[in-house]
Amino acid sequence: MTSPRRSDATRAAILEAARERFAADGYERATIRSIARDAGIDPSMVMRYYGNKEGLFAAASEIDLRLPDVGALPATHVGAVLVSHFLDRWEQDDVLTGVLRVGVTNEAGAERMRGVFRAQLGPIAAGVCPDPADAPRRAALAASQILGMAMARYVLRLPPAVEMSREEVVAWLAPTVQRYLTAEEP
Amino acid sequence: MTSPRRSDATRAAILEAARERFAADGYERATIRSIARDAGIDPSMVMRYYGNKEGLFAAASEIDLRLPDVGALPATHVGAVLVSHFLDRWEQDDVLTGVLRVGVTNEAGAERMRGVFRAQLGPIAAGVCPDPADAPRRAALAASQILGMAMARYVLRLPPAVEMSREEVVAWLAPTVQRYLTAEEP
DNA sequence: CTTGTTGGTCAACGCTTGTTGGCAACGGTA
DNA sequence: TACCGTTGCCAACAAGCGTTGACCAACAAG
Repeated sequence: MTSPRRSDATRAAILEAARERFAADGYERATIRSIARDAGIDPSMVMRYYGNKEGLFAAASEIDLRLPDVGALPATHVGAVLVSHFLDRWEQDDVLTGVLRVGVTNEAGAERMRGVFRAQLGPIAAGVCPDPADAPRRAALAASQILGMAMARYVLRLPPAVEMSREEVVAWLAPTVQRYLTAEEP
Repeated sequence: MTSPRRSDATRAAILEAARERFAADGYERATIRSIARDAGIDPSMVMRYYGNKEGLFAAASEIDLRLPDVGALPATHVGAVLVSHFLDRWEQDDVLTGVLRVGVTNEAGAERMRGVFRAQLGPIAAGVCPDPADAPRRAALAASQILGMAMARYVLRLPPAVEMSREEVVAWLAPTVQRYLTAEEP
C-alpha cells in the first residue's frame, strides 16, 4: 500500500526524540529546536513532516495501554493483574509519563488522556463490574488510584513511593483496584 | 516588628494574580507579564518585589493543608475525615491545583510538593499507623490515592470523576485511605 | 542527459519571554 | 522648605521561540 519513503528513518528519529523530550520536559519546555537537535536534523524538517508543534505532539503521543483480556482470567485477580501491568508499562514507555506531564498544562494532552481512559480502560471496567451502568465511575476510581501512584512514583518522585518495591506496590494497590471494579458497594 | 509598607496592597495583588495564573496555566504559560496585567501594574514591579519568576512562584505557593488533629478523633474515621478534608481544600484553594500543575513540569514545584508531603502528611500517618517505622510508606500510599483523585477530578477532568458527588467520592476513597494508614497488612 | 520529485540545510521573520536601568511622582522627616 | 527613600511606569535589551521560504544535493523516470 504505502511504499516506504527514503525519509522514514528521519521521521522515526524525530518521533523518538519528541517522545523523550515531551516525557522529560512537558509541552512548553520541549522545544522543536531541542527535539531536532536530539534527532540530528534541522528544525524545519519537523515542521515539514508534522505541520506544527501540536501535530508533532499528536503523532508522538499515540498510546496503547496493551491491556490484557480480563475476561480470560479469574475475576478475583483483576486488580493485581492491572496494577502490575500498569507498573510495567509506565517503566517501559516514556509516552505514558509524557502524556501525563503534557496533559496537566495542555488541553490537547488532557483530551488525549481522556480518550485513552474512555476507549481503553472503560471496556475493561465494563467487562468485570457488576452493573454495566456504573462502569465509567468504577473505571474513573481505578484510574485515580493508578494515576496517583504514577504521579507519586514517576513524576513527583516522593521518596517513599520511589523506594517501595514493585511487589509491595502491587500488594497494597491491587485490593483497592479490585474493590473499585468489582465490589457491590463502597 | 515589620511596619506596614505603602506597597503592601500591590504585593498582595501580585500574589493573588500569580496564584490564579499558576493554577490555571502552569509554570511556563503563566508569564510575568500576564500576572502583572491581572494585578494592574507593571511587570518590572514583580521583579522588584520578588526577584525573579522562581521567587514569585516560591512566594505564591506557600501551602498549608490545615490538616485536622487526627489524634482527637476515633481512629476508625481517619480515612473519611482526611478524604473529605482534602476535597474541601482542593475546591477552595487555587494554590493546591497550582502547585500540582507546576510540580509536574518544574523541579521547584516538585520539591515544594515533596516538602508539603513530608512535613504535613507525614506526621498524620505517624500518629495513626501501627508501626511508626513504615509511616512514610503509608503516607505515600494515602497521598497516591488523594493526588490521583485530584488529578482525575480537578486537573484532567475525566468526566465520570467530575460527575461523581462529593459523598460518593468520600464513600469510595475513605476505606482505601483508612486501610493504607491503619491496616496491619496489605 | 535532462527533468521533476524528494530529503535536507540555512538564514531569516515576527513575536514573546524574563529581566534591567533610567526617570518621574509621591510621602514622610528634618 | 529641602531632602531622600519608596513606588511606579516606560523603554529597551538579549535570548529563545515557532514558523517560513529560498536554495542545494541526491535520486528516479523519461
